[in-house]
Amino acid sequence: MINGNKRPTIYDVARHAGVSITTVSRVLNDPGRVNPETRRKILASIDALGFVPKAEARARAMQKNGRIGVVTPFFTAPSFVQRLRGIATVLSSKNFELVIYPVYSADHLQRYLSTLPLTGNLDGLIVLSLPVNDEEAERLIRHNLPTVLIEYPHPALNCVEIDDVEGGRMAANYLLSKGHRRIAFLGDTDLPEYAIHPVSLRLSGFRQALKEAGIDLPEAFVRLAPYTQEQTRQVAKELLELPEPPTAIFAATDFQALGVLKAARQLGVEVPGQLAVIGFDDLDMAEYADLTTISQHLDESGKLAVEILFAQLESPSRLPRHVKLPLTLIERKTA
Amino acid sequence: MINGNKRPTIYDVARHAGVSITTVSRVLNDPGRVNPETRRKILASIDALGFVPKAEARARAMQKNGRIGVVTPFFTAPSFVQRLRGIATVLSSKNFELVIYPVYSADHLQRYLSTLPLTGNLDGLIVLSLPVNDEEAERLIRHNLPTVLIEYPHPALNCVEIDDVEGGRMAANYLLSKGHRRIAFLGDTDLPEYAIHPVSLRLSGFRQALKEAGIDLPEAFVRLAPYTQEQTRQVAKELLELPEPPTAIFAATDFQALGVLKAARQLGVEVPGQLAVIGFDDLDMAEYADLTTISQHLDESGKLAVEILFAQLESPSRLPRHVKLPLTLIERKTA
DNA sequence: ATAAAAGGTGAAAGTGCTTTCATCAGTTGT
DNA sequence: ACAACTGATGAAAGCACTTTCACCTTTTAT
Repeated sequence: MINGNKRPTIYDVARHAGVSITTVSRVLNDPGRVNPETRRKILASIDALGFVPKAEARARAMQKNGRIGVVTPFFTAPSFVQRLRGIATVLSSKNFELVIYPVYSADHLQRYLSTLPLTGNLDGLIVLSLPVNDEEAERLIRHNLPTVLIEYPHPALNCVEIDDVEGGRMAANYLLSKGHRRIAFLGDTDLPEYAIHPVSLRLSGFRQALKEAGIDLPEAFVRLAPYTQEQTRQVAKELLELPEPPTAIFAATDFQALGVLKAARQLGVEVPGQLAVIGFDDLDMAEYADLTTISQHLDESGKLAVEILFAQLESPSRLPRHVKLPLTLIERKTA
Repeated sequence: MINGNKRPTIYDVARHAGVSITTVSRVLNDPGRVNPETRRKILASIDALGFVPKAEARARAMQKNGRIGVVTPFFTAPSFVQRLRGIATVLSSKNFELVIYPVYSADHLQRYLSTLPLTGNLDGLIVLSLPVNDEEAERLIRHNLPTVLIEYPHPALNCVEIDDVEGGRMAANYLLSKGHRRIAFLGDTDLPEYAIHPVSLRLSGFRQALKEAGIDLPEAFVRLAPYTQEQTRQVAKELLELPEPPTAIFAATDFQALGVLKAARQLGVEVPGQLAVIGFDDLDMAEYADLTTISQHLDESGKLAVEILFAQLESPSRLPRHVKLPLTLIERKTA
């Protein structure tokens, strides 16, 4: 190939065939008007250069395939991945494209939300664990972009919600039923402003349930750590080294529960003998760690979101649906 | 409405909002650079007029679609996710869309590979751990779709490779250096035909190194299990219950190494005292489990792939580049 | 032979958008 | 008080095509 560079344009074809671009264009759009002789020459050049009129290809491609966008806090946390998995499964079976928009900042989110309905070329949108305000919601609706929010409620949009408060209660009640009285909570520090914070809700349910049972939750038993294994472990260690350490810890996410388990291992604290640990999420790895936890059916919620989305695609005038997925306590070996 | 029919253009919006088209364009493409006040005004105008930028004009002006595709075996395995993470990070910083094509069967793969260059509307493609044959490669090239293969070599395409054989050797040599002589291998069963199987390569390197050291690898010490925690655990248990069990196990992936650890825990086998375990991948969770493993720099490899892709986008005539990422042994506490 | 119509082609003016570069008003540093 | 930035904006130059219009040959009709 003589020309190594770039995709050929109509100009290249024109030059190659010794005609003007006008004529080339006509061969493509109105072949009747061009001399058969010239036409053949041009067609030959088109083949030789492998010229593909771009605009056409694009329009066709954009029209033909369905595209669903997923806006997600950058999928560092395993729980996002697992939800994404549910989404991908259904989407692919329906032959829809999956476009991912990772969010790294509030700015990012804002930008996607205002821009996607316009330039995104999407048939539908799923927003994962991110806050959508009224203005943004209204814009999504006005631009007819069917949307499902996961883990964040908005009256005007479809939502798949988790009852985090209830989850906190479940954890508390379970530990209470096992006879624990000195129970601590370990959550993550506030996420950056752009994400939502279900962990606080879990804490509040947890606190409520304890209170109802007449159990005190001292401030020293409520600890937050950044969402990393190492820092969580450190904080868990501090909890366990208290003069009167808790006999049970509710970790607001499985990922952090693993940090707690690690701390216990290092300190030689026996689980569940000396310390009960319960998590939240039921990640894949919870099973590996034999972690007792509260499952929020991550894969399920992803699938469900897609299904709601498709339902709305079919009847766009449907009222927004709000679904609350049940939580399940999975009893394994750490509590 | 004053304006007759016709879809509104960026000019209409600009006029309506009392700004220049430049600023309107910026609201769509780089909202950060425009004053929030102005931005809101413009967004309001956009909504009022129902403006939708024409995708075709857009792509023409940009000389790109701003979309890159990733074909991946359905991302159930954590290692894919982690690579994807690297990819997503770079992509998003360059303002490109990430389109995911999950592959569930050989058929699927074949279909993507043949249709994406035509209708995919992509600027580039990344293929994750999937085999691409000559015919498919040729088509990708003919249609000018810059492509990077990860974990699968092809002479005509860019590749980011892992030296799995060397990885196997590293594992073997490390365990040998620790004085182990009875060393077992635990891999996953063959993946479905559509995926490639680096695990066999790891095994062969492992075997070689042992052989060179004059150590025997009895068939009973080479075990395969489906890629699930439970089944892996079962097989590991069988290994450990052998009359003369191994003193070290090389698990071909971290995920499976965790299964081994679990089996050991359940049998009361002390790690690393009675049993050394080494994995492969260095997943996030490897750190949690204190797993000694061979890191293949998953995030890195994803990033690298994107960078190679962009390099090719800039100079399309470049020869395909083949990069072999180094492996690193991460010594933690299980071996 | 001669005007009129037809056939074929190219120069150039759109098309709707992005992006570079210049401008200009405010800040900040000294 | 004055140079040196910074942030926000617009004018204008692309981008890859399509379309209009004017031009030049040929044919055909008279």
